[in-house]
Amino acid sequence: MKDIIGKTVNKRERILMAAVEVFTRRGYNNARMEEIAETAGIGKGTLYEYFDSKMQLFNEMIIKSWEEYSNSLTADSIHELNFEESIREIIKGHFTFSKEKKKLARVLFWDTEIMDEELKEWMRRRRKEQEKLIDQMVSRAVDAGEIKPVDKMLVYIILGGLVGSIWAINIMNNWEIDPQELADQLTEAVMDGIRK
Amino acid sequence: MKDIIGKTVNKRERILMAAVEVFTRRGYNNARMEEIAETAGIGKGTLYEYFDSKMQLFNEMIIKSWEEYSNSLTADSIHELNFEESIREIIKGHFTFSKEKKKLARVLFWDTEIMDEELKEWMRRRRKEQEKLIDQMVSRAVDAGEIKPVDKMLVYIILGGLVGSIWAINIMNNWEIDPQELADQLTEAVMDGIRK
Amino acid sequence: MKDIIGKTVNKRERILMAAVEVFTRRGYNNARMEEIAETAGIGKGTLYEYFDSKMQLFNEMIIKSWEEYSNSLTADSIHELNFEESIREIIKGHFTFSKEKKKLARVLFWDTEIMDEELKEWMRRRRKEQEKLIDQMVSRAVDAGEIKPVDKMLVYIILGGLVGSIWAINIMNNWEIDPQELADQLTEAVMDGIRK
Amino acid sequence: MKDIIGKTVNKRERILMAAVEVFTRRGYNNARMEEIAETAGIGKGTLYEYFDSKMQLFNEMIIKSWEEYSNSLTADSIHELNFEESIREIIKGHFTFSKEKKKLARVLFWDTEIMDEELKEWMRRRRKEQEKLIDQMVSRAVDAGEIKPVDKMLVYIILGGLVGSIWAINIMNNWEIDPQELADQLTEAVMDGIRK
DNA sequence: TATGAATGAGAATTCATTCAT
DNA sequence: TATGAATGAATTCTCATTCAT
Repeated sequence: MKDIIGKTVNKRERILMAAVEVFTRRGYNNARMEEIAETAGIGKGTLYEYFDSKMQLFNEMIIKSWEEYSNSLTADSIHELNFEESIREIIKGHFTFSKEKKKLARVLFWDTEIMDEELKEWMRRRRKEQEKLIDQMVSRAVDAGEIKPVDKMLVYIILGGLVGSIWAINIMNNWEIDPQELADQLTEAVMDGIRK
Repeated sequence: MKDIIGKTVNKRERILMAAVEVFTRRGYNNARMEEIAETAGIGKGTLYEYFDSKMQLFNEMIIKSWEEYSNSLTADSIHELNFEESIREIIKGHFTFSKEKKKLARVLFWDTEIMDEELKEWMRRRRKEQEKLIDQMVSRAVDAGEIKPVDKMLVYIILGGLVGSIWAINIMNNWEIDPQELADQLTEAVMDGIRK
Repeated sequence: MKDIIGKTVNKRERILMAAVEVFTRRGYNNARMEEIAETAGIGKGTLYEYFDSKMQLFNEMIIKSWEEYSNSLTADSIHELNFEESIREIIKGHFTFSKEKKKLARVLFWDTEIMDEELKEWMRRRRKEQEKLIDQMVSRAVDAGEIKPVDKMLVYIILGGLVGSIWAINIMNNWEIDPQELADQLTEAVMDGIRK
Repeated sequence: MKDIIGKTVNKRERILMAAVEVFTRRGYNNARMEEIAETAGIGKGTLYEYFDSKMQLFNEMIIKSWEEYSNSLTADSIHELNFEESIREIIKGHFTFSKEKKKLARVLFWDTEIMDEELKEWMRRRRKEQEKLIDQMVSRAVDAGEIKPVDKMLVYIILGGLVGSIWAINIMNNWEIDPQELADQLTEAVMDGIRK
């Protein structure tokens, strides 16, 4: 099986791509397995050769998508950057991902309702990892005298908040804005506050 | 009809309370009308004496809840406070609401997927109002020399982000924290930044 | 209780009038008890003080209406008329009734489906009576040398047929025609045939 | 798929046959989709693979049945027959159809109440066609000097009436009679009248 | 391995009927 | 006697899943 650019794409992959498309367009409950099959260009029954159930397909779709998102953030470069630059990169990366995959971001970050326990547990672990990463960033920055000895959780809230907010505004306002510019402004505000 | 604490509660109110309970526990699609009826302690058919459809019940539940939330924020006092104090109150108010009504907050702020067009429009108007409120706050604060002449949108993103973030963390971590303390710390960070 | 022209109308009567109105407008299955109650200007529960069930109300409505119809036909005068004049009167009477109470006629003559066994039996007896009446008319006419010694059933078919046909055409075509004229033409056709 | 006599019958056809059976036994409103499915020997959901809704199934059933009926009448032979012979054929054909498919005839000719607008329109067109056919028959017969220059509508009423009457009597009396004999007698009565 | 026709559990909604007031 | 709020049985339709080919 070949896709358009000639790269071999196996059927499992094709189904997952279709799942992203349909789940994000319709939401979990309104997505029909038949539409996913059609989108993947295969028969309805074939889905069940690769995935046990709608739920399992959703889970795997989320995991795959998270990994894509995650990869876009933890570019090794981050480890070589100082705190301010790291924050700027994180904001920019998140914004770019959210912009490209608006609806996926929604499902990924907020559709926790329909996740089953297994997937929720998986998500919790991923978030813990993120938290630890930020924790290390903050510690290093405090030690390096870059920032005030601030509670790691505080930074996590602020960063996480920005991240969610950006997505929400993206969705709501269909906002056109330059990722670089936004990242710059937000980073400055976070670093220096808004008090005159 | 009396509820536990002896206050008279009419049936429409009782159904709305049950709807909050069930919709937030299960999400719109997995909520069954029968469970809402049972929760309200009434028969299935009685629901339809008070609400035309599942969708309409959901809409009214959202609107009622938003109004409760909204009232908890726009305490008149806000208008007499300076910018820093206002931010502190908003964060505290939101956090308190989110803590008490965790799941409701989720539905309220993020479950836009299942809302019908009428409700979406209603929500958009409410958010515009919020935006205008913050806009005024920022303008006054800039004029008063309290803060840098910063883009109103930036403040909206930061505040909105914090608000979302707080909720998310609340949900995920089942976090125990004092609203006042959190509000203080976040306000300080927002005002003065985190740079040493 | 008084109706418009000041005649006392008891509640039972009022309900039956409302039943005619609603059953003929909606058909048995689409008629709601509530609408009948509203039309009668009484409460829903009150219906059940006077009639045991929807079915029973329908039955009584049919019986009452049939009697009205029946009275409009068996005017004593008929017994004093000769055969040709009788036929003319029957056709005219039926046409007039059908014209005034189009939809009731439909229910009365053709909605046998929803009748329960008791009512069907009642209708069968009424039709037998009609049949007997015609039988007598034919016998007398044959004896009097007015018509050929024709099978009574044949006349019954022809007359019954005309009766149904008139109603159907009334319904379908919303036909405007003078009862007297139609009766004259049909009677002539029946009596003398259409052969040149 | 084979039916009892070994003829291949596709499932759509089987469902339509079951629909005739159940709709005519119970009437539209009392027919349950589940019973139709059981009668067709298939699962409830399968109905909806072939028909969109109960209403659509009913419509198609009516149309199919009318076409069967129609075919039984407009045998090409009719066009070669004179007026008297044509009438005889029409009466005989209708009687035979009504005898075989009593209840279907009822639904077909009289259950207009539950038809939706689309189907009603379809029926109106079919009836117009019939009317035109009779119109032509009468015109030709008048021109040929076979019958008096009688109003076409009159013949339509008489023929249509007989047709309805035959069905009604069929239903009510469970009459056993020979189609040929009945057709002969009625034709004679129509042609020559019953006056001595 | 791939398919899609067949299935039936499940959910929203309606409305005749009951019954407390 | 009159009422209408409350009820739940009954019915249509959807769609994830199965399985014969």
